[in-house]
Amino acid sequence: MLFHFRDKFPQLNAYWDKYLPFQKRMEVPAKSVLLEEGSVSQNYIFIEKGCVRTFFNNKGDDKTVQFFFENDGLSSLDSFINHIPSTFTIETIEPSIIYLLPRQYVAQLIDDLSHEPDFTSLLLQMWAIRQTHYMNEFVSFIRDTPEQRYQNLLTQRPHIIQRVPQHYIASYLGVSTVHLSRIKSKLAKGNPHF
Amino acid sequence: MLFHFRDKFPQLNAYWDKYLPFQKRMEVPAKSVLLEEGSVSQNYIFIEKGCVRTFFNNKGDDKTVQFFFENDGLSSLDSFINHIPSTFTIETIEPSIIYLLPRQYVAQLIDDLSHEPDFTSLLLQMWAIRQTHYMNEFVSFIRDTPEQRYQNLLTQRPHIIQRVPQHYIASYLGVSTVHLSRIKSKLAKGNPHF
DNA sequence: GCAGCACGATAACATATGTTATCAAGTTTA
DNA sequence: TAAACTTGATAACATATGTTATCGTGCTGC
Repeated sequence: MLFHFRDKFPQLNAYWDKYLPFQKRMEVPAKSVLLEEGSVSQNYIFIEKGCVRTFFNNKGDDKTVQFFFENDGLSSLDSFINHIPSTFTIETIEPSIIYLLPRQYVAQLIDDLSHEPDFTSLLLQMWAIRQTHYMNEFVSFIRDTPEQRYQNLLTQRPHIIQRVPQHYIASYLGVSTVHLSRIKSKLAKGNPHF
Repeated sequence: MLFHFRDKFPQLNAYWDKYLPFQKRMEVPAKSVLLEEGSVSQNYIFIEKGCVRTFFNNKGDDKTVQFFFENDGLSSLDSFINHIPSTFTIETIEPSIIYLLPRQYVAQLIDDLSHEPDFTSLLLQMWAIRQTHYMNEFVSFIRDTPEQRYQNLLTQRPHIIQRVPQHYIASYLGVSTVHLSRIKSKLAKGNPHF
């Protein structure tokens, strides 16, 4: 949530660092569950090393919603803010180094921040950035074919394709693993050197 | 943006009412453009009567992104907050009564609001609500078939189906008008009394 | 080192969806 | 009021995508 934005709003780093001592460092293997679908999020999660996905269970199989990497922060926002059960699971994909900041300290941190000049404006800008991100995600489904969405990933977020197992990417794109395989082989024919 | 939330956060109404005198009332016919794709949003829009859609142009045809009705407020958030060109057009579907509140007064209004106790918490809750909404929109594409998405509309937002021309709904669902017609006729066979 | 498992490619077939064209019924406009 | 446009249904055909099954490879745990 808030600390998706360390790069974009460097003035936040001082606040963040102040709360470093309250964070719990964890080294976890791949496929570690950091938050389970149905339980209430108690921690803001920061990724020092590794990678993480969020997914939900749909009639027996996983549907991946989003991927996170080094220096990304995340939470199950609605669950974390409103103390309600999370609609998705957060799980590591690779062995990872994770920091957890408990809810109470996040509340304090936000309280600190609210004395920062232009904090409201900052918050609105963050809101706009995130909303634009999620709107783009679903606009892409209205506008693009799965093949185009895969190509968007290739050009705009190639690290995802490099590091994430293909069946997670398939469910993120909204297609079957078989079809994603077909898309790749079709593209490979067009670009034999890649 | 902010005043999506008049029902949920009634304490906001006093602030809203204070700025009523600065709003410009307009009665407009159907298919009036309130904000054009590519131009910078200068007004927050409130709908007293009628209905509105947002869409963007994709290789010649419209893709509808969202629908709004009586007592909804909206803006092209990223454009409005960050003074950048809007990625979509805002257009009335029916003859409508619209109020426009210029950017400068919205800024004042937010400034007023920021002295409200718990304003930060309020803003975060609003953020969570909107983010959850947009995430659900795109999760629905990963999880559901177009037929299921149509049924979701039927059960959860029937007013959309009642008031909005079908080809707008088709593009919102991400299918062709022909296929939406097929979906409807298939469902009609299962439910001959509807 | 072997047995099992996770991951990915491919084939064959079934189903879903897009495209183009045509028709019909309203609605708007001149 | 007639002509033009908008909206929606349907048919026929092409393409995209899902499902199930099979195979291969590499990794993991014992």
